[in-house]
Amino acid sequence: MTNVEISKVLEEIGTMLELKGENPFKVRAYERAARELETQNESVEDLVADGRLEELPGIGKALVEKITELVTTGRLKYYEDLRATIPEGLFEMLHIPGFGPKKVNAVFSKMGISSLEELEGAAKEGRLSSLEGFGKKTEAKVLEGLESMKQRVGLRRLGEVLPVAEEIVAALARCAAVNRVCYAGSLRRMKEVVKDIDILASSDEPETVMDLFVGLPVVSQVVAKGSTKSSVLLNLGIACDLRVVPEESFAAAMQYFTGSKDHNVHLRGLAKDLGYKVNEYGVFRGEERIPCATEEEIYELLGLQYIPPEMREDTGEIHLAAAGTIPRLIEATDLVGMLHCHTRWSDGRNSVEELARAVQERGYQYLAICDHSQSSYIANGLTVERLQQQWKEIDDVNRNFRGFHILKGIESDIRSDGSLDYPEEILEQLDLVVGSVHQSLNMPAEQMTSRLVTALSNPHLHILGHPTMRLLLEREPSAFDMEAVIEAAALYGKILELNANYYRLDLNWLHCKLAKSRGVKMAINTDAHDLEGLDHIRYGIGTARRGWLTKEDVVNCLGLDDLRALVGR
DNA sequence: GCCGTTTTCGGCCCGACTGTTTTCAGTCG
Repeated sequence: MTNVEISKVLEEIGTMLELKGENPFKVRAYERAARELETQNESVEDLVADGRLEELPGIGKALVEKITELVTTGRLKYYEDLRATIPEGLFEMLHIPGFGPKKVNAVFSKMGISSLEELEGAAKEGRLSSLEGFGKKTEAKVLEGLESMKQRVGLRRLGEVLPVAEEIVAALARCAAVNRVCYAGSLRRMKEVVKDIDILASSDEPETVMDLFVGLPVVSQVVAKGSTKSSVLLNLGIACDLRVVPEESFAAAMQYFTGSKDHNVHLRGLAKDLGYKVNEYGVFRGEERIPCATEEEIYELLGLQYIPPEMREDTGEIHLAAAGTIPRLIEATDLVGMLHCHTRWSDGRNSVEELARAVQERGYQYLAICDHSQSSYIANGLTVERLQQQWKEIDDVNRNFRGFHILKGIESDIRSDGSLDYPEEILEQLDLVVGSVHQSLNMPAEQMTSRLVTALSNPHLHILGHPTMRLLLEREPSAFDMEAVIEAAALYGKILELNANYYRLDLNWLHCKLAKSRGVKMAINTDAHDLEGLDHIRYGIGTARRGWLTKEDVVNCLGLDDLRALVGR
């Protein structure tokens, strides 16, 4: 059993105890233990075998017993008994904004409501507001929350889906009957959320390929199986289609199934004017097939430059391609610096040194450590004193590196009045200041706009972090005047973040385009809290490419000296 | 639940906001 699996069980016990209205400190004990095991470098199984589990902070007698039972038998009676008393619907209710364990517990124990459907019924009939502590506003918020949850059904974040799609493609590619194979659709265009996976393969033996596909371990249910198209449901909870085409149709099919629909409509119109017909089977002049082995050849035939998939949204890319002015979009290898990462000093999982090694191994030249500032109490934000201790550690670690440098940064809270979270004499000693909003996310739009503009006008701020504060499929962006914020960034020469965490992707691709058009520079930041988080940079790159960004638009493509010059430090 | 004792029970992590109250509970970060 992996540490993460064990940790998940403890985490869930914590949630269930919370739903049952147990002592909050007991709940926290389980949550703390879950975090401890998750971030533990050593295998918990080994610790159990060696009898060293109790040495871990936050793990006492009761938890040792439970964890031991779990890793030795693979089961935990306490967990299973608890689980049996809590309907699944209660967990789902926790995802309604403003609905926490107490409210869920109240509707369950006092009204017997145990599913989202029952909750919706009660809210619509106005019965919910009769409950003590519930009013009309709560009732309306529940309905609103349920509605937005319905819209999210069947959608998954890019970062959840892409690795699975790659796994499927890799499995198919190993099959001798497969000629070419690739994922297409919105996933290939790197959309931030997708509703399904489209995979395309070419083969002379489609049945063999289909048999392999429907039998993959990631498949939970076969919806349809034929020789040209099969549809399955994945364990991930979304659909996946595989289309198998003859080799000569592969390029046209890739172009067709990558979309977007608007892009293809525009393209087909253009083709028609030139006397061609483009469809999923190929490019034709009358009945005659024009051989095209690659997408590049198709675009060339139509008098166009190749258009990268991320740009295919019919927002002007076809005109650029016709004029031969498609920009060279940013690529992962253009980035030389990693900005905005967290360490154990606040709520990250790794030490300064571990993080720096990992960043260097990934080919970067510098790293800015930007832990949370003092107001972020929950995230273990740094007091001035602890910040200065961290500087000392960074100085020490820097001595162990050649050709790589760690910058002293901070992710400073932007307080409600737009001010930063440290006195000036501290801010001016930092190499890089990222300012982010973490509290009061729902203030009126005008107030939020002036809060952000005030922050941007602060000479000590360099980068505005995750500007909209959205969490994909979870939390809507904060309301404010984005144009005004971008104008302020332009006016004060400040950098906007493109946060690459796949829950955020904030700014989004349209905002990136807007920022670029105003001459505002961007920083693509992982906001990594662990080593795996460093690899999420690819989602930021995808979003940047959707926003037509080039390496000239992105400050962490600059060498260290140029970056320092840009931020004046 | 854990922890640290002033050894066997009391404290444990804060602050803002919202909606429900009429002085506070629940949620969220």
